[in-house]
Amino acid sequence: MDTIDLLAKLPGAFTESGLRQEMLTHGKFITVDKDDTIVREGQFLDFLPIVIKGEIRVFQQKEDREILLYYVREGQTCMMSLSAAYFSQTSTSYGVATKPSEIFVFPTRLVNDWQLKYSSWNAFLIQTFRSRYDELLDSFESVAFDPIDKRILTYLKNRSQKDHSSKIVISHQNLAYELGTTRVVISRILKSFEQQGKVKLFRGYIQLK
Amino acid sequence: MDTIDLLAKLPGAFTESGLRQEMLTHGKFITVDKDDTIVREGQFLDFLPIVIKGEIRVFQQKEDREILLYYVREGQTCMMSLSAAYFSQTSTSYGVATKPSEIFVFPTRLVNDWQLKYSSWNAFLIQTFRSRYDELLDSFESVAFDPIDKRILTYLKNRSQKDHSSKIVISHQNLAYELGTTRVVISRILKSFEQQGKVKLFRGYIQLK
DNA sequence: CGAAAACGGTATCAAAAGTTACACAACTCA
DNA sequence: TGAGTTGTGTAACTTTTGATACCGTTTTCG
Repeated sequence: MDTIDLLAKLPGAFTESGLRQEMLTHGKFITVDKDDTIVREGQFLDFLPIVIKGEIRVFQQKEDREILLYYVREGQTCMMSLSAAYFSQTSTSYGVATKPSEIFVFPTRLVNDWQLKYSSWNAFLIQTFRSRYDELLDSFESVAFDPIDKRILTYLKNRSQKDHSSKIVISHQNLAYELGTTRVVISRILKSFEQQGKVKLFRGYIQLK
Repeated sequence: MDTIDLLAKLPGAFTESGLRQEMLTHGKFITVDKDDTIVREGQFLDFLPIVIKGEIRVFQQKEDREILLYYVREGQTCMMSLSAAYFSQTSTSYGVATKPSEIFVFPTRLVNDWQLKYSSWNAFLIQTFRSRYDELLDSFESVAFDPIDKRILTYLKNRSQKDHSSKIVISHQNLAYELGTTRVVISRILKSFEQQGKVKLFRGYIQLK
């Protein structure tokens, strides 16, 4: 891939051409396979990733369970990596590709340089932090105040909207992981949704109606 | 209060003297009473606050309920104000003083200037965002995975530690609000804690043992 | 092909948490 | 002082959710 192609792929938020130029100069373009681990807990971060294509699932691993933090999608960077790198700390979370992905990585020392040179970089950072916070706040409210059936429906609708498809490809088990509950509960509620005509169930996916 | 006193009160994180000097030059020092509203939803932010003394409770108001986001304490700034101001958006949350407080405010346009001039300012921002995120993540995990009795105990212990006192001044009703449940549930569990000898209950406060 | 793994349906039971209702004590303030 | 407000205790009940167990089907992969 040549420079022109790559430039075209960088998020539009980077309005300053000097910044885009520096990214190209100092950055490295890598590709990863589905299920590849990009970052693991305890790892020292000497690079900052921006996802060009694909998706990275960022989560924490506790004793028995897994906490999903967010997905890093096209044009986004990983907030956890960013702050860990900024303070020279090791990562407290994992990042795993959910599909074959293309990632742009560059040395973290540049973060500080760019903050002092490019407003659009700062805007990107603040935007990143704020929108992750808002996302988490949504999840928090949902977990704290909504009954599970509503949470499931909300999840399905969100996925449907995001994927531009009423076919949501996920197993009951994985849906249970996403929502922090168990498979049996999910199956039970989905079944009742089906009886109410809200969805149609298939092996491996759910059709939203 | 003269310049020297004020300087001494600024958070140590601002290592650059130029920054401290600018803060003093452009900032304004205000005092508020308990229960004064500093920021309300829909308000356009033209200033950024840093709390010097006291505490601001930041929350969102939904139809029926209230969501506590965080408390802004000494040396801290309000993440929500910061990002709202940065993008010239109105506030989505409220900020109310929980006690008489002293706040340092300065024009938000400076945020952008300082980002481009002072590393310690950038570090302060990233630290602010990251620690609020971590806090919220803790709450999320707690709500998602811990039974209420454990959450109550955790709350009491945290408060006790923070206030340097085993006497936690809060009504059962307000504790219920904090934890997103109802008064009856709180009373029930506290009573069982008392029978287990973990606490002693009084009107208006709880003694942790 | 055949075994193992992944997927989903369903029943039963148990536990956790919310709901409603009522009583009384303590505090506050006109 | 006395009426209204706030704070707390407690019983009885319902609802929601989780836990366990067992089943059959589909898919995967050596």
